[in-house]
Amino acid sequence: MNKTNTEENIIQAAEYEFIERGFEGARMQAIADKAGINKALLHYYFRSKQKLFEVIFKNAFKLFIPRILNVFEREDINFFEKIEAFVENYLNILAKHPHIPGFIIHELANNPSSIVKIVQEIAPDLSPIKQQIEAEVSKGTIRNIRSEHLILNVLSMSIFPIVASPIATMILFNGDKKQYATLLSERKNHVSDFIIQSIKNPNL
Amino acid sequence: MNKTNTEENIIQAAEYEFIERGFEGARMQAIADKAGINKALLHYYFRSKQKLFEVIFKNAFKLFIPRILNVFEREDINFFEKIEAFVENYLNILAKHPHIPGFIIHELANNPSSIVKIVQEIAPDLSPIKQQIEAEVSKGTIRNIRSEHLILNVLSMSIFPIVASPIATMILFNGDKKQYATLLSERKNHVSDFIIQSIKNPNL
DNA sequence: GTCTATAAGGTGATAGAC
DNA sequence: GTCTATCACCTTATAGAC
Repeated sequence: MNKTNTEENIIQAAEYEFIERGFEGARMQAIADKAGINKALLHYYFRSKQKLFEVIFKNAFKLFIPRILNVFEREDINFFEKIEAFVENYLNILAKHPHIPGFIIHELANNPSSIVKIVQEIAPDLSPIKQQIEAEVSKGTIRNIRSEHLILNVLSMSIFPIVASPIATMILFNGDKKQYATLLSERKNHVSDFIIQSIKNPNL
Repeated sequence: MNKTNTEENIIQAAEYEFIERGFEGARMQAIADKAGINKALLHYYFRSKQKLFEVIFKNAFKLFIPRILNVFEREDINFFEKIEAFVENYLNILAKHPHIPGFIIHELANNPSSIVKIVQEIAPDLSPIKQQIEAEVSKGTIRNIRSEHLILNVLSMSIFPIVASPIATMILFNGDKKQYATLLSERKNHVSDFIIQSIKNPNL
């Protein structure tokens, strides 16, 4: 097998293992097995568990941080439509990678400097969005709200139900996963509706 | 030292270690050190890492699941006031134990049956609250909304900013923890305002 | 590039003395 | 109840042959 193929196999296997079990829970042996190779080759390619982990984390973080800015730079739709587009798009991404947010959050919980560095490199600049929110407040299309709260509310309602799906499923539906899946699919419309209802200027 | 004291020391040390590092990351040696004893005594008291973990998890989960029902059973305040009271109370609890939600979520991610059992035992019954929301919709005090979405929205906006505080701090404030702490304190009022603005019937 | 074999150090857990 | 000493196993990582 050529280099590129093996490397790709390792990355896919490591992605699964790290995201599913976290850095501490992941086993190099398990990654090697899943990639169809042995541990020695793993170290030949990535030298250490830590190095391999950082590659995976970086990939995952890129997915977690969506190209939010893109949607908000469009000029053909208004602010409310931007929110709708963002939420629907983001929930679709999260539905495809439901374990990534929890992975990122958990690995970042103790702020290991190795990872913080990665985050700082990739983290997007939200100031254009902040300015846009403030502009809408000034225009009067939305009521007075601090931009950081609005951003946090959107992200909370989008991400949390996926991160906490095991508990939420148990508490809301006594463990019925099908019902919870239905609820999640409804949220593509619900979340943006809920937000817009809250922020729109009632006098318009 | 008498039994009760040592046991309490162990539990406190284990709480810190497990909640900070998770089951996989926690070390029995570290717990023993923190409790001022040795590993052997740890096993004398709790027989295994797993057993000790389950004690800690149970304690933590009891805190994570607040006595929501209490607030919603009060008859001296209206529905909106109940939401305000709940959010403020819950955010205060979370502020005192900021690492617990992430701990619960992470440990539950792979649904180990040992823990799922604990959750099922303690999990509260939300049906009274669901009914109350539906009643408010019928009365017309709030617009039509599925109760599960409303509950999820409240919990999301309360818990997520704390669970994801490391990333949120970096993205929103370039890592300035003080600014983020201020934002969090504002949320005791903001979250309930945001929700009430969204659900209140505009025709009243 | 890929393998087998093995090193080096940690980890949960127990035996047995006090 | 509490300790020291130790076991048995597992984990990451490397050496060296092919």
